[in-house]
Amino acid sequence: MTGMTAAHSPASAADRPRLGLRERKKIKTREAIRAATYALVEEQGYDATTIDQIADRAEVSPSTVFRYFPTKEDIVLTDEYDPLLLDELRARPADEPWTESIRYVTHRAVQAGIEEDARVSRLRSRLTAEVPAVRSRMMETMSVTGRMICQAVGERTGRDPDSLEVRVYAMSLIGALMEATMYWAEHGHQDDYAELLDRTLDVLEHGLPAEKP
Amino acid sequence: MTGMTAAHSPASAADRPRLGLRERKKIKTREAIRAATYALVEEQGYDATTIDQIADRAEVSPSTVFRYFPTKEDIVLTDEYDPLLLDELRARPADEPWTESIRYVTHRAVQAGIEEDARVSRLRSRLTAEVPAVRSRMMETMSVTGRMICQAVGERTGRDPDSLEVRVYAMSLIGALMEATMYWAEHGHQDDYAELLDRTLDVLEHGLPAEKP
DNA sequence: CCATCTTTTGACAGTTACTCTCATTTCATG
DNA sequence: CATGAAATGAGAGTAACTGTCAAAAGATGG
Repeated sequence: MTGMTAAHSPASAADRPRLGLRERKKIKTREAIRAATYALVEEQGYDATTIDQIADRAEVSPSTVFRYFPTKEDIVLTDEYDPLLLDELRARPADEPWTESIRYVTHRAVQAGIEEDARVSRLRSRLTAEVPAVRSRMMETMSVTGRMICQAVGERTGRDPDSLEVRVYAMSLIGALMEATMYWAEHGHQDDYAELLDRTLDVLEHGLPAEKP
Repeated sequence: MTGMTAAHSPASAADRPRLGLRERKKIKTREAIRAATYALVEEQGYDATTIDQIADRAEVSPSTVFRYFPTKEDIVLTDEYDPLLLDELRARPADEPWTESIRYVTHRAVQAGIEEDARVSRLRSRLTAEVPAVRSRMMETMSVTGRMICQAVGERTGRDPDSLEVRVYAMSLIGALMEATMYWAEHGHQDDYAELLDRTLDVLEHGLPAEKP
């Protein structure tokens, strides 16, 4: 939802012994591919980095890279937290104002992402702002998140989650969050992301504020 | 801005005699490529249509297709109306409420697009909804439109067009309009687009309405 | 521990969008 | 009509993907 999610699976220690060797290897391969990609992208830039180079450094074949990630952009972007966030959204008290629930959950998402790996968070947002292909893919995944928000709105308010109004609301939220991320990256990540988020949600709730002093 | 714009240049009759043979040929080639693409896409679908096929039918070389359009998606999507709409937005009376100006201009855009070629309008919105690559490209071009809206907001209200607030506002508008287009296409273009547009802008202005009866 | 079954992997060939270069053609101009 | 400029076509090249198939590696029952 925020593009800030980290490379490795959230639940780690608990199920490590449970998993067979096969599963453990898969996780390792996945991480190796991502680590190789991050390193190469920081060295050479995104476009200059090819799948073959990634495969080389991760010590797998190019075929394997595509087995793990459908597109090059997904290696950088994939975000496994969305379902968890949705659960958290659902778990909010039913009498809490909707906008507050959204505010809470978005803050949680950002916090989780940064805590996990601030460096990767920033690389991701930077690539989202700078590389059109990455930005597009990001928008696609966030649209999926948007549909989940529609579901949540429907559950909470009894509205039809497929109605134009709910869908428009969700997509305008997605667009706004996307722009906040880009703003953050374009300004060198110097602002406090949490504050940007609050200002973003304020605009959605109350429209453009009065002119500044 | 709306993805509804037509294939041929808005000004047509007036400057025809002025243009040299070279310019006239260029326009013809451009139209030939687009016409070929529309036809092939309707026959076979978007993904099944290759650049080579398009070049064949348009009776040009593949090289020429890429000289005229940077990507395959652009052949379907390119929208020349944005600058005109921006002018119209600027021309609105300064005391008109901002939301009203937006409403007026978006309606004008849709109307212009449909009047020009309803069939192409629908094909475009259908492809935007159905083909991820087209949707992504659409989103990119609409983001550019968003930056223009930032400029216009800045001029009208004296706000900094690069501020987070203005940018977030513009992008949420873009996201909303995008979703309205998708909704329209997904429901087989059976709704009145103008009415969808009004409901969309209502959501942005007043948030989600009370539940339906 | 071994045999067998299943999953994962790598090698390879193929497709397609897109880029670059260069010679040829086509239009503009004096 | 000659000369210069712009547009075109042909062709080679790149890189992201897709699909197939045989080999390798882990799981499993005896």
